[in-house]
Amino acid sequence: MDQQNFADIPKAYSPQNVEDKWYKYWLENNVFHSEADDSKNPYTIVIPPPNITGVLHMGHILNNTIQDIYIRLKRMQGFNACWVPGTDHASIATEVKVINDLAKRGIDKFEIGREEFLKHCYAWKDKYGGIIIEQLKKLGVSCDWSRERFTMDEHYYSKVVDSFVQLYKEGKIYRGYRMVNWCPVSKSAISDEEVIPRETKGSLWYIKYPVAGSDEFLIVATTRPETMLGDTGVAVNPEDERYKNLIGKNIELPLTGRVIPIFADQYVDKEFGTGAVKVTPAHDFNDYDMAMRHNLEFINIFNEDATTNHNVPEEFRGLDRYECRKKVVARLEEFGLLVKTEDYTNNVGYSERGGVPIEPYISEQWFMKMDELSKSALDAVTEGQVRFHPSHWVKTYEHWMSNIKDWCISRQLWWGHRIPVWYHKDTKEIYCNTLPPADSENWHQDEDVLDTWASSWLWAHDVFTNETDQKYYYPTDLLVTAPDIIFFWVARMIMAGQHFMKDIPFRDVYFTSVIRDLQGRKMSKSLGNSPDPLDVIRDYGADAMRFTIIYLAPLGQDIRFSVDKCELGRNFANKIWNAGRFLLMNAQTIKVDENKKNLHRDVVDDWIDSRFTGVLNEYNKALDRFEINNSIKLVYSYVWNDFCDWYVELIKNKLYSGDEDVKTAALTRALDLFEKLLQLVHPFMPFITEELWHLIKPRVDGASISLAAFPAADNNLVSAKVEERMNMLMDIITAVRNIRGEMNIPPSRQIQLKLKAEEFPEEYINYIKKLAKAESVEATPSLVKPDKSASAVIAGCELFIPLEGIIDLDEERKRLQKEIQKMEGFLTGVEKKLSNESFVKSAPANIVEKEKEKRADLTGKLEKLRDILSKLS
RNA sequence: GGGUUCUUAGCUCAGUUGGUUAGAGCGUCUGCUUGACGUGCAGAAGGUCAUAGGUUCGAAUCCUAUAGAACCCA
Repeated sequence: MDQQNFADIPKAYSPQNVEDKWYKYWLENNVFHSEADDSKNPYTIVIPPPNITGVLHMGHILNNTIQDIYIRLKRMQGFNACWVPGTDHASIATEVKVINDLAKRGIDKFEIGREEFLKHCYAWKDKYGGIIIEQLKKLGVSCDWSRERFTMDEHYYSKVVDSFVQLYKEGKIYRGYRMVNWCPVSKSAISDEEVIPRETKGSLWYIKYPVAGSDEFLIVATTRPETMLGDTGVAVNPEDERYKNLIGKNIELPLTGRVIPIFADQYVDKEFGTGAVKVTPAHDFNDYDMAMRHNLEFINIFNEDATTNHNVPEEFRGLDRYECRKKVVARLEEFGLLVKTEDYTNNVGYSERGGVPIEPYISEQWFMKMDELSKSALDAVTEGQVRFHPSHWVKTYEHWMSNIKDWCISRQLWWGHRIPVWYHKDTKEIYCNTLPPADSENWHQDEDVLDTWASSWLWAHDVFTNETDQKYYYPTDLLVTAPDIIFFWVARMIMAGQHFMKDIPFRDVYFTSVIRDLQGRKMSKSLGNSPDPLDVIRDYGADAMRFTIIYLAPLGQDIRFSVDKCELGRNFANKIWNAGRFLLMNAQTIKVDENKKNLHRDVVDDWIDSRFTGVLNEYNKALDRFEINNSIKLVYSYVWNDFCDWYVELIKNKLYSGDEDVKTAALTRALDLFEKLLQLVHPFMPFITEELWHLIKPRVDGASISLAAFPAADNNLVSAKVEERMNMLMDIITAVRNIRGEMNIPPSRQIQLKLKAEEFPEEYINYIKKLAKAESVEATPSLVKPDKSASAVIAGCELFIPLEGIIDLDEERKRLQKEIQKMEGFLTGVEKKLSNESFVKSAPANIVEKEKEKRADLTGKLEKLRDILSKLS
């Protein structure tokens, strides 16, 4: 861009064109590309692959911004930074979408068959699967797009199959009849983690069960009366006196004509309902366990879609479970067997995908043994090979890993990795291998596919498709993910990494905040309280949104977000923009010359360098500790307060001086520092920093701030003494401004400033004149207090502003008294501490020393203030 | 029921191993077309750090209990 025209650019920063321009530039110049290179250290992140059914939401923004911050930072710090992007096939979610899509066109999955259906799935993926990737690019993420992967890529698919075969051969995968969480919508088993408990209002029905061979009744309470059609027993607590005499007797089960036993089991809660529980072994997890203990019959009363099957009396067949419930209740009422109905609220497990209550259902499934796999994965985290941030997630992880159950990995779906198992048509023999049996006509392959997580658990290593890359980039460095998939994915990736790669998949795991709305509700599609990030980017710019969300997201805390908070980021971008604009406008008339940059240095230059070094050190430390919002806050306040409010204002004196060397040196230094600031901001706000970086000096083709060497901290520049001296200057200026404000002295009115100070550097005078709007500054050690003046006392000096004709002496008295009161309050606190013997005795010497200094300082100031007050006239 | 986390200014939040006068942004009030920025500048007001105990010379910070909120697992 033509630097000469810079001043013509609107004074407000507008991100829209800038952002698209630079993203294109980065791609064209391969800035994000990484290749294995043994001469450099790798820094690797694999993206948590978003679902191909997904659209970008605020959670993605936070998550991917954090990954981008680290990748960009490490890239700048000279690492071979590699961020592997990709997407997840999301078995159930996608299949549901495709089925719905086909249903609209009157097409049924089973009519068209597996192959045809999968064609539709791939077509759907081609059409929609890339949307979220394109959206991510708007955010500015610096992924190596040449490495984009998909969990159903040929290579990845074969790796998933290999892993199954290996585990099967190792005896870690087995097949069995078990009760699983069944989703009647997707007609598939789902994992425990895909069941979402939801508080649901329902009823508790009290039903009379006639005791066989008597006219007695046993009353049972149930939330699911329709399941009585599958009851094969009634249980009571063995300690329950009310029912002791009934144990061993039978029930004539209404509506079915079945006779079922009454038995005792510790599981039964005497206090709940009537203390008698109907037992439906095939449709309840607890009943299943009891039935196993007492050898009860298992009667499955539902079809795969949770309609009633042939095992129930004819009049109830073919009904949806809720229809069936109504009919059962009606019949019971008719027969006088319904005692009462109570309102009842309990937790009902809903299918995350199907959105309906799951049905406990007995079916034949594939399971993975978890005992051995989980053991070493638990150790990896508790022993600190894998570090969690924030660390408190370790306890959650530990708890889950210590109570882990075998993992049901089969899903009755077609979209996904088909289980590599064949059954012999005659002998029923099982064949498990990566390739079908040679005489394939005699076998049929298992119809089911694997749980999506049983593919994505290989993500951290199998996104690398050749051995060189895998060796170079694995283990990866950082995983950034939401805490709700700590079990689904993080734990399982650790297991997979250890088992298949003999090494952990990542060293650090950062768990992101949950983003809530202003009322504290989690952002969700169903609530409609989640802003569309693309709208936010359009209105505020990606930089502003990235900045804001990071600024608001402390490690381990949820964040309350609303779109208008992005003003924070927008304002900061505008501030940086205008700081740059100011320097560049000056560069049109002032020569920039690196050879002259050390001429005419003074305390201001030493101070800003000292502060910069301190900030840089803290910034690095914060990022090392994953205190990301601390790092951005440091930069924010340095840029806004130190650099803009003080440094830039102070150097104006030099920029407007008559000496060309003074001007050149000041501007050159300022631009150098500004460039470093841009680098510190760049990981957070990549676009505006790239734009300004190119504007402040000519760059070679293909150059990028992303590739420029990151500033190193020169600790020789840190000086407490310099900062102290500078504080005196700033305190004087602030004190004058304060008096101006309080005494209502208009800014247009120049003042004379008189200072009483032992030591006063000459170089301060022009700065004070400029920033405090003083036409004269006079400083002597023996100054006599001038009449009719406002005054203030700061460390090292007393200052007076003669205000003949303006000053209201009563006002000034009040002002001084207020100040004295404040000081007295502090002094009382300090003296209380120092007069406490045990404090002086037990506190560390440096702390006591500090308090003594404070006392001396306060006493001195008070003395002066009182003196000034007494002589006020 | 078990676990994890939280409660600091009107609002949203910082406050790292206990040791300044508890900070920031927004909002509020006062003033300002100061030769980068009103998406700005200067100044000010505003907090018994949820409550009650305890440990300590010293607690927003550590411990216990209570109240309230969120999430996870049953």
